[in-house]
Amino acid sequence: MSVAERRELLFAAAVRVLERDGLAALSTRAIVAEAGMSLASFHYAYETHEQLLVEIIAATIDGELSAGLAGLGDAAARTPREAIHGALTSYLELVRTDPGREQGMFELTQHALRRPTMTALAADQYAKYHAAAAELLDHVADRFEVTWSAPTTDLARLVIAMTDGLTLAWLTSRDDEAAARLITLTTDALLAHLENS
Amino acid sequence: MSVAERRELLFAAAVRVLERDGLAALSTRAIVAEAGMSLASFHYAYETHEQLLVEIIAATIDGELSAGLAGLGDAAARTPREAIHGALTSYLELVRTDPGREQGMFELTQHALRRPTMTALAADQYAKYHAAAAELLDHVADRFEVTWSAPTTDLARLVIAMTDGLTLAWLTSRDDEAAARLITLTTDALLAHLENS
DNA sequence: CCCGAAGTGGGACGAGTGTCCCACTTCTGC
DNA sequence: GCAGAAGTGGGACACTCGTCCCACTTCGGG
Repeated sequence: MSVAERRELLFAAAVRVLERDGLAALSTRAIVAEAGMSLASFHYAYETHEQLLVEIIAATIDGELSAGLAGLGDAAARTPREAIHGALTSYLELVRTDPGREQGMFELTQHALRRPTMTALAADQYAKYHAAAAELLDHVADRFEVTWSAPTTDLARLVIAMTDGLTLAWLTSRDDEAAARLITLTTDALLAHLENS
Repeated sequence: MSVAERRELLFAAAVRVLERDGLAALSTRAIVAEAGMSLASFHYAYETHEQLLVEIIAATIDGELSAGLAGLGDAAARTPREAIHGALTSYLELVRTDPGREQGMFELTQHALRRPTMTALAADQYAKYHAAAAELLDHVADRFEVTWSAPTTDLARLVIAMTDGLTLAWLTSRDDEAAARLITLTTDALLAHLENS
């Protein structure tokens, strides 16, 4: 088994443990147990436990939220309202499907914010979130031939703040209806800054 | 020294450690070191380490966000916009003043969400947040003789989601100007649901 | 064939964790 | 004044943690 393959297996196992049991339970031993390896094999693939954490943070930035938001957002939408409402709803569905995933993201962010060596990672993470959201907004404007009356970089921050708040609200209450109403309110807030061009 | 007094000292010490070093560093030894006590004294006052955590979560619900939001919100505001914008700004100021506090709240919430015995606490925490925000909104409506065109319980969830998102955004970027613009966008979103009565 | 390098596993080390026990001091009530 | 309770501190227990070392197997090239 090559080192690269071993890293991949450990990485996948670590993500599973993180989503299932949380960051506090993401010990080296838990990871190798999940991957079915011996303890020493870990340090053969990764120099350090923290190195794996860094890699997880950096990697999950790319696929995670951008896929969740942009994925179903533009499929069959006929109006900007449908597009935005659909994107937020599909994101909520992603949270509902496996809450541990988003919870793990939060834990990773909190963890990174506490260690000086990793705070830059958290900043990068959110910068990419904002970029992905801005891209989605620009895409909506292009598709429906409308323009945003506020900078999309600012509106993107609003979107990310709302998805974070929405996630936290749902995780703590598990109230689907309230989350749906929150999505509608958020859609209203965004559409208020949309004008025909 | 009475047991009650000792509990109070340990409680205060634990909060300081939590805000300064994070939940991961909030060990029994760190707490008693901060309080200048011996290790055994802890278990004389608290039966268990987790019991202290529960108490911290339950207690910080009351004073924390309600004070931050309602505190300066209605002081010298002459319009609903000023009231809401001022309340959100004063909340951001609270986050900026000591970020560790809000970060600790997030960590406690995440922690509580992961253990089945404490998830109810997290739910309570956010229920009270929502209640406090709804109260603030009702207060604004009363004071300026206006009415909200959406249920304040729903709008309250929007407020809490936005404060959470705002906090996370500022913690990860430390961008004061972007946070200010985010507050303005949030204020717009709320005022859109305000009508003269 | 066989030697050396790469890969792999078990075990151990030192540090840190929550909890507990047992001496010791301090103070109250009779 | 003194017995007994309450309060207090040091040390130890059992455990988990990340990391590392050292035998052991596996395998490819001379």
